[in-house]
Amino acid sequence: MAGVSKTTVSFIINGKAGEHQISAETIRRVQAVIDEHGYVPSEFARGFRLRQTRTIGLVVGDVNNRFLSLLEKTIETEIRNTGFNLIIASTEDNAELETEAIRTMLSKFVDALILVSVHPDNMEHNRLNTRGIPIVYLDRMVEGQNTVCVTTDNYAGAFQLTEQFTRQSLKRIAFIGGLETLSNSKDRYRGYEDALKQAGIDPDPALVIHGEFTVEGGYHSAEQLLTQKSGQPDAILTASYTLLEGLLQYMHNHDPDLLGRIKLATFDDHPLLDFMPFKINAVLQDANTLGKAAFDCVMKSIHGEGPVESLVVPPMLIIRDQIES
Amino acid sequence: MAGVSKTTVSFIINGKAGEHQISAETIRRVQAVIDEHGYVPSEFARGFRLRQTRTIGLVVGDVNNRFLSLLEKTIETEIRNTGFNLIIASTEDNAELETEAIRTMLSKFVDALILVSVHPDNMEHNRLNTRGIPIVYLDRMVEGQNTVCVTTDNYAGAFQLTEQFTRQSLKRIAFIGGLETLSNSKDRYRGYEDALKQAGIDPDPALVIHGEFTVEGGYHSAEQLLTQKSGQPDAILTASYTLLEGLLQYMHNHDPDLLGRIKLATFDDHPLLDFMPFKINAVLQDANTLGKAAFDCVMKSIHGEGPVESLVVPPMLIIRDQIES
DNA sequence: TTGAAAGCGGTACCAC
DNA sequence: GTGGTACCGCTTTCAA
Repeated sequence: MAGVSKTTVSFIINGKAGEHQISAETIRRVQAVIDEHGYVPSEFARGFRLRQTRTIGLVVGDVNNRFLSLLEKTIETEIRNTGFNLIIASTEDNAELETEAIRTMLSKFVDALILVSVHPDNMEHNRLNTRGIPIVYLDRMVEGQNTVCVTTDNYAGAFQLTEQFTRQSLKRIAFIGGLETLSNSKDRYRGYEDALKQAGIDPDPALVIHGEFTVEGGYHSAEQLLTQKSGQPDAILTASYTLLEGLLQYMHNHDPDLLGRIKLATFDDHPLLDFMPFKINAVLQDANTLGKAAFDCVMKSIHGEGPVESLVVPPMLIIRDQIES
Repeated sequence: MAGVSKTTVSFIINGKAGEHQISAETIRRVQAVIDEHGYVPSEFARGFRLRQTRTIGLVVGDVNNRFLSLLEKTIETEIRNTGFNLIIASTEDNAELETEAIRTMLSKFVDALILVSVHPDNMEHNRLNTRGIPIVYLDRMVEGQNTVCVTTDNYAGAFQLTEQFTRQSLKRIAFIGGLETLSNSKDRYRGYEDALKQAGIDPDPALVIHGEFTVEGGYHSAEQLLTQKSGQPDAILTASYTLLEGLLQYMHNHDPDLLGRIKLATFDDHPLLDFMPFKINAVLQDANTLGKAAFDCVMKSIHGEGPVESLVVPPMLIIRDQIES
């Protein structure tokens, strides 16, 4: 560019012409050349120099899980509105896949990481060379110094759901949970357990099954639960919508009569539950609030606007099955 | 690194030590230093130099749409298995958001783009400076020279679904479609129309409503359709699961009696439909095949292994509502 | 067999 | 106000 330095051009492009008192004439000339060639600065080279990419990594078990996809959507929208982008990876709740996903994201210089992690603590993540990149844990609590976690109040949700059963004087209340090591699964189990105790019911280990947080997991757990000797439950609480779907499928395939007989309740809601012939209570996790909070934590961390605090979001109970009084 | 050049190190890291006949001793020394410092090459700097990021961009209307999230999952898994990453953006089927999303992805040097586009042709995309980056169109056909499209046979799916209605001698069969400009919506309408004609039924414009491919779109279309003077339909075909959900919600809120009376059928399936008190036929789009095909096209294009061909995948009819014979 | 040096496209510091 | 220049971390060509 005749007679104009790279620096000057750079100032103009970055809108810093004013600060550096660059002449209107120069600006005009530079602008003309820019327009003529349709020049767009390389976000990539810029990021390389500045070691930031305006990209956030989201690592999640399964994007087909409706709740997680709701989270993804919220986060993606927020992120996009601030000029960032989202890069995602599924882990199938597998520790190795998770580590692998985080590693490649780090190598691509994401500016921050949002993790729905399979780990109970952050030891594994500390081991990775995160270059000080902020990590926000979503949906599941992760132990460790200064970890930032955004989660639903899982204990309360499970407690309320179970309470609905006990108020109906149901006794044999079963629980189908996710992986036992995960904080959300654990907390939901505790809520269930305490609600039973409060109603004077002794938790029966035979009525509690843990497995993967997937439809298949629910199917297998249902099989285990419903084919055992000790008899069938009056009610079943599933710790996620995916588990419920698996349970329903199992009943549908093997013993459709059960569908009306055993009362059901679940974590996570689904619009179609409104139309089912049997009424299923649910606890709605506020994906919008959770996603936004995780996003806020990320932004605060990136811009060093501390303190960044963990957040527990209350769930919302959706009653479809009224208690007869 | 004492007495060893950057070049040599680079050769060793990239496994090209053999090609360059580097001494075992040197390799050992370099390796030792690498191990000691836990050095990991910067994928970012590498990409900068090579102008490729091993990242693919997916631009999609709404990741909460179950079918689209199924596609996303398949693509993400395939991509990850080949060492690539996925960066995603939602567009709400809005042309400006789509252009914006593509633009920022291009500026971040994605290696290829998979688009579920709102545009009927590729004019807008040609206008963008794509630097020769391959684009694969998914779910919706996009006109233009040498465009590569991976879609379901939408015409056939809608035809089959409508045929199920006409075989039951239903006459007033309504259609709730997506945006009229989109190829999939158009093709589904044509399938519906032709099935009616084949049965000797004159398509009634009053029974056809187009709107956004969303739950809200379905709700509004349902309102329009069901409150008009000319009387109610015997059956309704919705062009997507989201539209069906909106329709169900509307009926639920305003006229629950209709739920059993009007026969329903829909594009896209959902597991919970198995449990509904009213039987809904559906056409299942093979997200797995579609996603994999799109991925294959992308990889072929990136590696210049032509020819890359468009693909139309047959849908699968799921009959829940048997025809009485 | 190994090393030096240029360059990808920006940013930022410093001198004029 | 404007221009020169080093540098981010890697690849690649060429020279030694």
